[in-house]
Amino acid sequence: MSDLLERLRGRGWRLTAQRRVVAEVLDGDHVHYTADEVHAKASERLPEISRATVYNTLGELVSLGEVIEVSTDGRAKRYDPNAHHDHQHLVCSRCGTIRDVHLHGDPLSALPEPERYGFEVSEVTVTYRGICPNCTAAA
Amino acid sequence: MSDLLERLRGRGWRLTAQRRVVAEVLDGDHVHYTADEVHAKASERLPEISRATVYNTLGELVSLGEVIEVSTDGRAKRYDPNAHHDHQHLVCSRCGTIRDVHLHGDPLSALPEPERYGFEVSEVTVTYRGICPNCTAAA
DNA sequence: ATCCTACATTGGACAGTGTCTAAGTCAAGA
DNA sequence: TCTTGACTTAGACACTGTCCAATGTAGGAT
Repeated sequence: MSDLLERLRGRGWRLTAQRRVVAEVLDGDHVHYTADEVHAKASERLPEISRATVYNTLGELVSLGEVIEVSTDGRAKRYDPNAHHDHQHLVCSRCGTIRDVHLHGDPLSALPEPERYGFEVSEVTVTYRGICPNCTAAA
Repeated sequence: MSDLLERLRGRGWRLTAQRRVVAEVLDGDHVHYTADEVHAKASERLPEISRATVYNTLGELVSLGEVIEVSTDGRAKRYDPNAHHDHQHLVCSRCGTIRDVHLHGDPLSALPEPERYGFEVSEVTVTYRGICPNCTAAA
C-alpha cells in the first residue's frame, strides 16, 4: 500500500505520521475493521493519535475511493481496503465479521427496467448473511 | 393491517393502545420510517407514548417477522412493513428515500459454493443506489 | 363486574458511534 | 530556515439505541 501513499501525495495529500499509520493498519490484515478498531491498532504504533484524526482520515480515504465503507448491521461501519476489486460481502449474523465474496454474473442486470422508477441506478451492493464456521462451532 | 393485530393476538401478544398505534403508523403510508420517526408519528395520536416502547415494539415486530429492519446508511435503521413479499431496495443516494423493487431470479444462487467459506448462508439483501427522479430534476 | 398478576409502559440514565470546534502543531514549498 | 495553511488534538456534543426500577394495565379467573 506504499503506492497508495504515493498516489495520495500526488493528489495533494499532506503526508503525516498519523495518516501513514492508518493506511498501514488497513493494509496489514485483510480484515474489515471498525473505525474504533482502526484507532486501537493505530494507537499501538502511535499512542497519541486521536480518534478524530482516524475518523477524518477514513472519511478522506472513502471519498478518494481508496477504501469502501460497509454498514451491514446498523452498528459501527467497517472499512474495506479492497476497493479496486469488484466484490460483495458475506456477514456473520452472530459475530459481525465480514468476508469478501465474488458472484456469478452482474447483479445490476437483475433489476428490470420497469422496476427502476426513473432512478439513475449506478451501484448495487449484495450482502449475504449467515453463521460463520466459528460461531457454528461455538454454539 | 387490522389482521396483523389479530395475528399477533393469536400469538399471545397483549393488545395495548401503544402497540396498536405503532402498528397503525407502519400501516399508514408505505414509507420506511426510522424508529424516531415512528415515535413522532405515534406521539401525534398518543402523546404520552415513550421512546422505549416504540423501540421495544418495533423490535418485537421484527422478531415476529412482521416487519423488516433496513440499515442502508449506517445511521438510523428504517422499518419496512412489507415483510410478506420478497423484495429488495432501491435507495436514493441524495435524499435517502427507499423504494421496494422486485428482481429477476434468486440472488442466493449467484453465490457459488466455494465462495461460502463454510458459512450457513440464510439470507441475502440487494441494495441498488442511484439518484431518484426528484433529485435529478432538482439538480 | 371485580380482582389478580404477569406482562407492558414509562422516563431517565447510560453506552456506542460519529461529528464538531478552537487551539496548538507541523509538512513542505519558498 | 521560515512561513503558512493544512493537519491534529482533546473534549464536548449529538444521535441512535439499550437498560432499569417503578408504575400501570389487559385479559383471564372468580
